[in-house]
Amino acid sequence: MLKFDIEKREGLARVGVIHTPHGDIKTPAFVGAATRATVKALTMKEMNELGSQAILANTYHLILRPGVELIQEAGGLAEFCSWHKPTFTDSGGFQIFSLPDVKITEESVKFKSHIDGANFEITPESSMQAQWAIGADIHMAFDHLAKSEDKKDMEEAMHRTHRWLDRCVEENQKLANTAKKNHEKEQYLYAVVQGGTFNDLRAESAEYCASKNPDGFGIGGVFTAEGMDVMLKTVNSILPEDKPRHLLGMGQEPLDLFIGAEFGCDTFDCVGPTRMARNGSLYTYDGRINIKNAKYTHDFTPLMSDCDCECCKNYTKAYLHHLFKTDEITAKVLASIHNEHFVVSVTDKIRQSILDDNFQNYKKTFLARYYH
RNA sequence: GCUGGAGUCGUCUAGUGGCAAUGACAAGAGACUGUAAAUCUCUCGCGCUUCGCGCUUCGUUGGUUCGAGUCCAACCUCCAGCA
Repeated sequence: MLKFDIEKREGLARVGVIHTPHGDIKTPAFVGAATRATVKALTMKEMNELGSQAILANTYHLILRPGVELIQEAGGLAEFCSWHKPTFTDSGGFQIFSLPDVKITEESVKFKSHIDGANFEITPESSMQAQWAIGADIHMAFDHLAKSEDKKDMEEAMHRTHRWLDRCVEENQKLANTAKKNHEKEQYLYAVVQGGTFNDLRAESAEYCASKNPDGFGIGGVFTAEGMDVMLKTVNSILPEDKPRHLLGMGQEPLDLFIGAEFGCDTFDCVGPTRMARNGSLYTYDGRINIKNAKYTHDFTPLMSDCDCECCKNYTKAYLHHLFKTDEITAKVLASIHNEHFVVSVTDKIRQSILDDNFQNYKKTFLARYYH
């Protein structure tokens, strides 16, 4: 069983430590999105230096390329990409939702590779097997997102997610038993709570997921912070306190992190910070700015004067502006360092503020300035 | 000086009688939440009461025509070849 120590509680919010075979994660924590076993534009050294504690890769993408066998051959995800800290994998379930031309049946999901059109099929069992081969510390159950916001669709998707969870749990147990027999390191399974914006469905899903006694929980199908507080309150009041909860895909907006932490989530992952960095949208305490805007041409001040990331300590906005306008690779590197550092450090500060009994004050001050 | 070719938005370019005029780049702005994203969208002659209207534009000046970036003439500039 995955070890999770809670140091402090404040309402639903908590500060804790997740102990994985690859080290500890002090929570709340922002997990870097490393979909294809890399955080786009960043080296693992840079990820380390900006303070990242963990990364999350995607099973779907790794099945397509390079194939999970290759990662297994490399000695697992951490060895393969040289990230010697905790790792997560997402199940590939999200791609059911996000890719076109996907055929979903009770048994499996069939799709064509977006790369070469080759036919693929994922089942809950094969997702578990793939994740064990990839070898991340924490796996997500193979879930199903609804095709619309319609309650009927939500309910159907949720129930399928639950049935698939049964299969994931069973398959995971087999794989865990085999690993134990072979004296291989442990890997852990998070069940994924669905139910969309319907709190009765969320409650039902949380109860079902909790009843399966997984190592932790993913909360999926969330796309905006609107209504997230109520939803998380519902879900996290039901989920067992002593297990970690990961809010899947949220964290592009600082508000997501504050709401998520306040209402009991321990880890977050989001592609937003690095994607926006590559597109020139950079975080500051006063909101996001587009560094490509002409007004930064002659701005020889750092992006943030009170940021200790490599980008802000060494470079000016004028320089970043120039790098973006000339489409230099370094533009994306520096911007990604900054944005990733921003969300990682904000989450770290949220952690500290809870420890200091200062969360509400920190939240109020931060959000008032950021969303002025 | 002669012969041939060319002059269209900041740049390169499409255009062979119905055109404020194609595409790309540049420029200006916006979007992005478990990454088919180093992506995508919008604006880009000027002015307005901006799902429209008016004005001025394709080297210059004239001409033919209901209508000219497109046809004709002269001139200017550039390129190539010959002197």
